[in-house]
Amino acid sequence: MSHVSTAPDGRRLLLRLESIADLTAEERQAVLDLPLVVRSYDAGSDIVRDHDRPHECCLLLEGYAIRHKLLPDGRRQIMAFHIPGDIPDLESLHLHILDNSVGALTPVRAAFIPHRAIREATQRHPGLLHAFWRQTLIDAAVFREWMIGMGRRTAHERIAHLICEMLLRLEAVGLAPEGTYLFPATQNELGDALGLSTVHVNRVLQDLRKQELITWVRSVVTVLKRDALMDLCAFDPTYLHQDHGTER
Amino acid sequence: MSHVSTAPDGRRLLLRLESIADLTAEERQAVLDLPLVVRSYDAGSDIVRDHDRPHECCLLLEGYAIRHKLLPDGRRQIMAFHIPGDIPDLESLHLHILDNSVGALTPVRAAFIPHRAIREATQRHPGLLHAFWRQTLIDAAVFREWMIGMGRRTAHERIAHLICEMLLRLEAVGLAPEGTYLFPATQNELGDALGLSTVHVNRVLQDLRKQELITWVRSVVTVLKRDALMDLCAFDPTYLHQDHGTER
DNA sequence: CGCAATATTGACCATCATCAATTGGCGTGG
DNA sequence: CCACGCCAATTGATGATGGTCAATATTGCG
Repeated sequence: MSHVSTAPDGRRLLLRLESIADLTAEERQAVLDLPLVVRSYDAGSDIVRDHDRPHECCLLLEGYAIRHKLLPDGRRQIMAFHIPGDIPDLESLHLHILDNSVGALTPVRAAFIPHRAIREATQRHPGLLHAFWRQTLIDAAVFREWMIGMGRRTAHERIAHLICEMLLRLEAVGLAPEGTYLFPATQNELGDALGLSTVHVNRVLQDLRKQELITWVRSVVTVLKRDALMDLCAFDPTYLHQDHGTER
Repeated sequence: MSHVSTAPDGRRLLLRLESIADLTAEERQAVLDLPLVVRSYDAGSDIVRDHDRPHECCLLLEGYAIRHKLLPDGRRQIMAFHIPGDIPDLESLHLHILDNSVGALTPVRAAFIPHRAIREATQRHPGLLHAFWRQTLIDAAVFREWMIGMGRRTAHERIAHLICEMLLRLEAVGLAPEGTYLFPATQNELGDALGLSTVHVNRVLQDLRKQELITWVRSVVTVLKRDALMDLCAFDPTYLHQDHGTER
């Protein structure tokens, strides 16, 4: 069921890029002119797969996606949770073989943009290039932060850190009013993302609830004590590079 | 003791970029024309620090460097081992605040290239831009692979995987003849890179030696049974993206 | 109402961390 | 040349974090 995108879909990417870099009027127009083909996916299905050689990038419009990889024996590592506005396979623009899969965590609507169109737009508009490149660098910074978590943080710290990260990322796109947001991941998926077992995720979550730091009911997370939660995991938001305006 | 670079230093970057992307004659010349300022560092010293706002990038000429980050309580995560030809802070080109430090693992000679010079060269030469961007994407792919290790691989697999990775990366620049290469990391540093304690690294290493898979004497690693070692950790080199020529 | 997926609990256990010595290699000053 | 000192490697003993297995609730949903 692919079809050409309607107006609001086209703005999703623009909003994201403007949160990353300042764009000129022509650059904004060039983003809106990018050709989009929209497709829908069921929860649990793969959008692109490890070792694919895609010729387009996938812009998440609605729903959440995961970047993940399976080991030959079935162990799984989830490497990122992607939210609307993300482009989980942006690197395919310059890395021709994918080294991970992207799957739909929930039902997903995604817009596909041909590599060629992005290349042409970025060649004509250096500001766009800057924004796209910067996005891939921010993704990499998040990977590094997750490495710290899995290598050196306790289970409590890891889970708290992820909750803080999702809070800030979703707030940045207006999807976390009053410290509440949707996080449709099962405890099993959380474990695969954090390097923990499902059982242990469950116990830590109960503990965070008992401490009244958070509430997590059926995919709805509420951060009750923001400062205490951030203290618990020594959260430093620098790595999200959310303040492109002031950080120079 | 900084000084302007001599001829062979200038070629180091060219070699790396040519291993990443095909360059035209003008692009090659543009790389050689980049202004370099060379500085030397003692082992253990920091080259750039977390939260710095650098205006230049650091090209490793000689020696090994680590990308690392300290938690407030002293725990450390090493996020990458960098070898000659690497640019450990390339992302500073578009991310203005560093979110990790880069330290000299051994005595290091490094060449600094002003951001402005790189920006001008990449604006004039799209092929160069492609190569630099691609390099940052390959770095990110390595981060993802390390995440898999720390999240889902056993200590044996993690160590074996790192040994394989360094082997392939160093072979690519001619620094690992006959399966032998220099890896001047202490067991403590290996632990901080892999999310393990020093003691446990020691024990696993002894075990790999007992199995006659490797030899590791005073920073000199020799891979004795390459296939067996790769089997042990299900090593798949795709993520290193070393074959830019054939992979299209 | 009943299946299927998730969450939760309990019991037990393994990997790996921690702590504390001890050993070995190697550079330095006498 | 040798003793000292330092750093890294190694070993042993003990323990904790978090994994595994299996059973039992819950909840969503058709």
